[in-house]
Amino acid sequence: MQIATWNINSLSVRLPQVLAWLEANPVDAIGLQELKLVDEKFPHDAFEAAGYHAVCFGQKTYNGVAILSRTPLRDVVRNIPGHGDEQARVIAATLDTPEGPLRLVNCYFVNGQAPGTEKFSYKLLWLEALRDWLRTELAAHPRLVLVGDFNVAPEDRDSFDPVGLKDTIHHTVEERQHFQDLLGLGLTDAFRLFDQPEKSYSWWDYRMLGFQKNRGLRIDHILVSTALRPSVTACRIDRAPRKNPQPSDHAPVVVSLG
DNA sequence: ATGGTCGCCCCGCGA
Repeated sequence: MQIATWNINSLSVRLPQVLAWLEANPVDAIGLQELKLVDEKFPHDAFEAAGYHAVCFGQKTYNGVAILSRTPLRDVVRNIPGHGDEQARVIAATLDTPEGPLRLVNCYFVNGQAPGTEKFSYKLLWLEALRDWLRTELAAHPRLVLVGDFNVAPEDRDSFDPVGLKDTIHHTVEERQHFQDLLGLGLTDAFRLFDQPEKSYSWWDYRMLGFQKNRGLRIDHILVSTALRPSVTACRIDRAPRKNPQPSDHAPVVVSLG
């Protein structure tokens, strides 16, 4: 089976591109981030017509996440339990596979703007809360996949300019330590299980011809639990949609599970 | 010479 993640930067604008991508890439499930719309405006009918069940957690103007799945979704959780948050950043659900239940956690991690700002402090607190919740979530659901826009470039090779951007947002020691903490829970970065092209990125700034110059970051990730790791057969970033007219600034990432 | 990001929803903010 295949599971994907894609920050689409407004579902209203990007719906036709999401539907076209799903038609060309009929993944079993996908986590979407930055819907930028309220639940009342979520296009359930369009996704149902495309063959997907959907659960969403929307918000006006900012944030918003959803999971689409070929098979029904159950035990839906919205945001981190016990962590008061006005921003809609997390949705988790269980889907049933022939191999057993699979827990899919889809997150739009906090951006954090810049070290030293209030937004950065909020990012670190959010990352702590996520880590603590995921520890219990993993104990309850051994077959777990964590997907999303992590807003962290885990290593220097995940940035087009690790020297010039050292200690700036997405690159700080604190953010990278939090990424390592997630791995420490028993999660594996599926992308790095395989040989990948150099300078593989999942996000490119709209400004200054970022994509054309491949000035990007790898900040969209798929992490798999220890139980799932042996079944991972591939993981790739699909740059194609970034070449579309009116693209999202992020590309989808896809993992294949045997 | 001008404009050189996008999406939100109305204007400057967040990414």
